Order: sequence, then C-alpha cells, then structure tokens
Amino acid sequence: MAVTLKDLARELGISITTVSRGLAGYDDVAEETQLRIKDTAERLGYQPNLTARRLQKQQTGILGFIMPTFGPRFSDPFFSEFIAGIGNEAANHDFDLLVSTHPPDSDGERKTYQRAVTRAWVDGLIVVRTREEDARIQLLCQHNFPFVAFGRTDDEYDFPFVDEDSEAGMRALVQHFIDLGHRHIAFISPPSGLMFGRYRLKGFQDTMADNGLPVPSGWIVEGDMTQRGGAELTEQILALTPRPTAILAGNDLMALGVMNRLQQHGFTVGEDIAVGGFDDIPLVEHTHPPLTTIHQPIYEIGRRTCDMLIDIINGRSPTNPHVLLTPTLVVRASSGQPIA
Amino acid sequence: MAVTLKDLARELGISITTVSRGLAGYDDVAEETQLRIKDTAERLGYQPNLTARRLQKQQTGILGFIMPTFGPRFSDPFFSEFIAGIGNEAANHDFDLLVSTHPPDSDGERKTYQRAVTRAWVDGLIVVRTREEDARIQLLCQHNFPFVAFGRTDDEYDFPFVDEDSEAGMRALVQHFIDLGHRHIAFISPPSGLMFGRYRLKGFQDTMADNGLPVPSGWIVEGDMTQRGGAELTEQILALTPRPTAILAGNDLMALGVMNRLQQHGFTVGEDIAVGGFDDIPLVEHTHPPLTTIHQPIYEIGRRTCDMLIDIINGRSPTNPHVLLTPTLVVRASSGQPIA
DNA sequence: ATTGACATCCAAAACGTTTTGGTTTATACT
DNA sequence: AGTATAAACCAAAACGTTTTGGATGTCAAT
Repeated sequence: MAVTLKDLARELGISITTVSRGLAGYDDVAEETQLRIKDTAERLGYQPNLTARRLQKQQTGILGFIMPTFGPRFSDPFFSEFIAGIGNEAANHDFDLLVSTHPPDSDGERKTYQRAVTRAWVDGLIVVRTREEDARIQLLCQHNFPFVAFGRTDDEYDFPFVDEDSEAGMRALVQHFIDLGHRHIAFISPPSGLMFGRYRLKGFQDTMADNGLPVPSGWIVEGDMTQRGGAELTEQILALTPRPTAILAGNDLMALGVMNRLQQHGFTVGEDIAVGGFDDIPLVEHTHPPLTTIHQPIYEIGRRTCDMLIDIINGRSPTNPHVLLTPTLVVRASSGQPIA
Repeated sequence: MAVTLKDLARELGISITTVSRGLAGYDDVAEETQLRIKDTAERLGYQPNLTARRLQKQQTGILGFIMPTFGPRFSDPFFSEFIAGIGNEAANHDFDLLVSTHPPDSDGERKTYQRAVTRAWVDGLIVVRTREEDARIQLLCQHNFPFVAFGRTDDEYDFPFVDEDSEAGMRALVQHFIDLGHRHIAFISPPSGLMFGRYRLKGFQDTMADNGLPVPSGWIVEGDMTQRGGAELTEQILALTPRPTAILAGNDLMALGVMNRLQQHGFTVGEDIAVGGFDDIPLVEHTHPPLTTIHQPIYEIGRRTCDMLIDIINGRSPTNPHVLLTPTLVVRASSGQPIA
C-alpha cells in the first residue's frame, strides 16, 4: 500500500540506511545521491510512517489534553477557545493534540492519567481546572511526567504552570462595583474544590472586608458554572433581604443565567440590579446589556501553556515556569451607573 | 524505565512469545503459566507499549477530527459539544481522538488531510461542515480512506454520512412564523459554500414561496455564523421597508446577535420583532427571551458519526450509511404571540 | 515400536524507522 | 610503496509488540 523506505531502496538500488540518511540530509551521503533519493521519494510519494518513527525515537509527538466535563450535553466556550490555542501552537511545533473527555475525579479520568504515565501514550499533558489536593498533579509529579497546568494548586509540589491571577481579577471587579456605590453584593462562587474558584472567592471576600462591608451568610452561594445554575440560584438571591443591588458570578456563563432570570422577573439589568461576570468569553460582548467582566486571554493562555510544555518535552527548561497573568477589568453596561 | 515483555520473560524464565500470548489469553499457553504471567505482569506494573503495538497491528487506534476554525479567537459551542460526543464514543471503543484546528480551505487544512491519507496518522477521520464541491471529501474518497461526514455534499461521490435535515428544519421554523401571521420575514443565511447553509436557505426560500410570500432582494443577507456578524447585519435589516416583523438567522449564534442589537435599539424581542434561530445550543434556552429555534442533537450526532466510523474501520459496513435526522422545532418566547 | 493427537512452548520474522559501528574505495601525504 | 584521511556507503541492531510456523514432550492407540 504505502511507500516505505524499503521500496525506495529497491527502486534506487541502494541500502535502506542510505535512503534514510539521505532523506534526513546527513553529510555522509553524497550530494548527488541525496538528490536522487529525494527525487524518487517525491516521485513515489513517500511519506515516513509515523508510528515506526515514534517507536524508534521513543517519542509520540503527541500532546494530551483531558477535558474535565460534566454530563453529556456539555458546552463550554472556554474549551473550544482553549483547544484552538493549544492546538495551533502544538501544530506550529509539529505536535499533535490528543483530546479526551472525562468527568472530574471519575474513574475514567484516573485511568486515563494512569495510562499517560505508564504507557508511551503521549509525550506530555496539559492539565486544566486545577483542584485542591489535585490527584492528577500528584500522580504526574510522582512519575516525573512532563506536564504544564493552567492553574495552581495548594499542595507542596513544585510544577510548571500558567495561571491568571483570579484573586486580583476578582478584587478589581468587586472594587468596581463598590466604587459605583453598591453595598449589598451577592456572589455566586464556582464550585468548591476548584482552585480558581477559591481565588475568586477569596478576592470577593477580601475586597468586601477591606471596604468594611459585611457579607452575611446566604450572600455567597455555590454555583456549578452553568447558565442554568446561575439562573436557578438567582431565585435564592432575590429572596435575600435587603435585596442585593449587585450580583457577581464566578464565571460568565453563570452571569448570563443571572441576567436572563432577572430579566424574566422584569428587572432591567444595569439599572435595577447590576451584574458582573468573569472570563470575558466572546459571547458576552454582545449580550443585552453587554456584560461587565474580567478579561482572560484564553487563547493566549492555551498558546503559552502549550509552548511551555513543548519546551519541557524537548529538554529545555522554560525561562519562567510560573507564569501569572494579570487579568483586566472590562466595564460594560451590565454594571450600570453609579448609584445612591 | 517502563516494563516490557522482555523484562517479564526474563523474570519468568520463559520466552517473549509465551508471555505475549499468555497475556492475550491464547489457549496454547498452559493455564497455570497464564496465571504466573498475569501475576508478575501485575506485580511489575507491565503496560503494553502502544506505539509498538500499533506498528505491529498496522492500526493507530486513533480517530482524527480537523476543526474548521475561523480566526484565532474562536469559540463555537457547537464544537465543544460535538467533541464530547465523538470523544466519549471513541473512548467506549478504545479509540483516541486527535484534534487539529485549521481555517477552512487553508493550506494547513489541505496538508493535514494529505497527511492523514498518505501516512499512517489516524485510522479514520470525521469531517464536519461539508462544503460544496468539498475537496476534503474528494481526497478521502479517492484514497479510499475511512471517514464519516457530518453533512452531505453536492458532488457525485457516495460516502457515509450523518446529517440533520436542515431543509426540513428550516421549513418548520419558517412555517411557524408564517402561521403566527408574519409576512415580512428577513433571513440571515449561513455563509455560501457550506452545504447546511444551502439547505437552510432553500428551506427558507421554498417555504416562503409555498406560502405565496415574495422575498425581495435585500431580505436575505449572508452572515458569518458569529454573534457579532448577526448584530451587524441587523442594522441592514432594520433599514428595510417595510420593516420586517420577524428575523430568522441561519444559526443560534447569529440569532443571539440579532436579539441583542434589537434590544439595544429599544425593541422588545418577541413583541416588536420576532426572532428565530437554528441549532438549539444549550445557551439559548436561558437567554432573554428564550430563543425559538430548531433543535439539533449535536452530542448524539457526534456519537453516531463516531460509531459509524468505528464500524467502517473495523470492516463492518454500517447498517445504514446515510443517516438523516429530522430536527425538531422548539418554540420559545422569542417568536412571540400571533400578530395582526 | 510406531503413529497420531494433543498440550505446551519458542525462535524468528514482521511492522518501518533510525542509529551504531563499521567497511570499502579513492585520494593525499610521507 | 605504505599509510593516513576522508568520502560514501551499508549490515545489523534496536525500538516493543504480535504472528507464523514450527519444535518438543507426553500419552494413548495401534
């Protein structure tokens, strides 16, 4: 079927070795021979077999990305943009990207990470949505397996990561609302256990405290990162007394849910109640009203994470193995005008 | 580093062959020996090297998916859900999923498909967003390479596909608006060249014609599938006379853009102007107002596409190589009450 | 004692590449 | 003439697995 080195060697009447080395451009092959080899390779449409090369080189040329997904009907714009980022960067360096989906902390996820470290499955992994006491990262560190995380963790391992400073982002967001005059602010936090959720929560709590604003119990509720979740929790929040003048969400998807539920109740977002999100997914620039949020350059983060991983795989230690990006506040209409 | 068959053989004092066959459970290995083999394999943590196995079996165990993406900042909920569908199904059959992103009809895309057919890169491909005279499909057919498409094409090749009946879906959508009393309906079509866009456009045109409704020039505009595009084209549409009472978009993302731009202009969607979309991405159930649209079971489509591909790779011809699913109309508030 | 059947094992080849450690031939230097 | 030196080539091993086609030994039937 496919043309192999053996075929070329037979056609040319020389050894497989010489063909291989000729194609690779080694200088122990006469220039003229090299030309002949490359010519016939071209003519016969020779393409090296990747599997054979991998076996010999003991490298797969593949990067792995295991998406932590909830449920089957799953749709998070974060992932398509992130995949585009790592995928393009990987392609630039002649790596392929293997994608696998598993619910967080599931058996399937554990098995897949296990597979990565014990079999020659991929050359390196990209880990996202880091968790508290993240078993994935512990495993990878113990096996000394090449990986880069998007996010930090709270255990003692030292590993390369790219992260955005969620705490700083959240501080900026909260301060913006406080500066607008809001005193009664509710927060829908990301699910506990996720590191970035922890930072965002801390950013919220600290900023409120710094401004001398109490946060009674019930004013922080835990969401599930989905639009539906945001919408449902809005009901709880509307029942609080006094009614919050602003609702912040731990991510944009939940903020969208909040906005829509508020609108269903007849509130005008940005006037009656202000709303803020986090992530700046492309969607929220064009909602009604456009959402005030914290911009995270997801594509760029994907790109840099991937870049760092490839450095590690190739034995170059990255110049800076702990990248912390500062996200920026994007003020749009959903936060409204100064009040009271 | 990793434990190999050779290590096991040495440890057990038997041949590599017997170890291999013992692990595979062949009955020309004594039951007692099998147990000993499996025991030590377990004990030493043996895991077969995937690359070596692939080389021998002449199969990669990998499925390829090349996402047609526009621009770097790319985020389409369609893809995350679709990937989840094919990824999970692939995992169920012990296949991995390789994902690669390239702008449609780009050099990179061509090279990647070329690579798939000439080198042992993946065992099969999943093709989405089929185009008119689709060069990818022509290539794959000519090389007899295993693939399944989500979508049909207009050339003469016979190939396996899963598709939803966009034309029927669009007919249902348009008829719904006509039944509500709308006579002046504008349509933002998907970009020309995409097959599903063609079907959706045809569904629109035919249904209007069937109902004796003229569609003056300017009432069909070509969009780019993005929210931003939908928003911008809304301006053009609002300038039409008479002003449309309904605006339909070729996909949900554009419909969202339309809704938001209309709201910016002070219109109440579903009362002043009705809006309809297509796809039923998870997002639009929770917008304000919720969007009337055509439901496409993307996860399920991904699952079935993948399933069919695996059948083909394994030499089983699929029971039905041309699956056409009928999408369903989902009526929500954005289409409003009957008018006039 | 020979034959056949069966159970159990294994050496070698194969998959397609790259690398190692040469050999051969021609040329230049003493 | 003999000896380095360099240029050009190649056989064999290696990567780790599976498959092919026996080989060996045991036992029962003839």
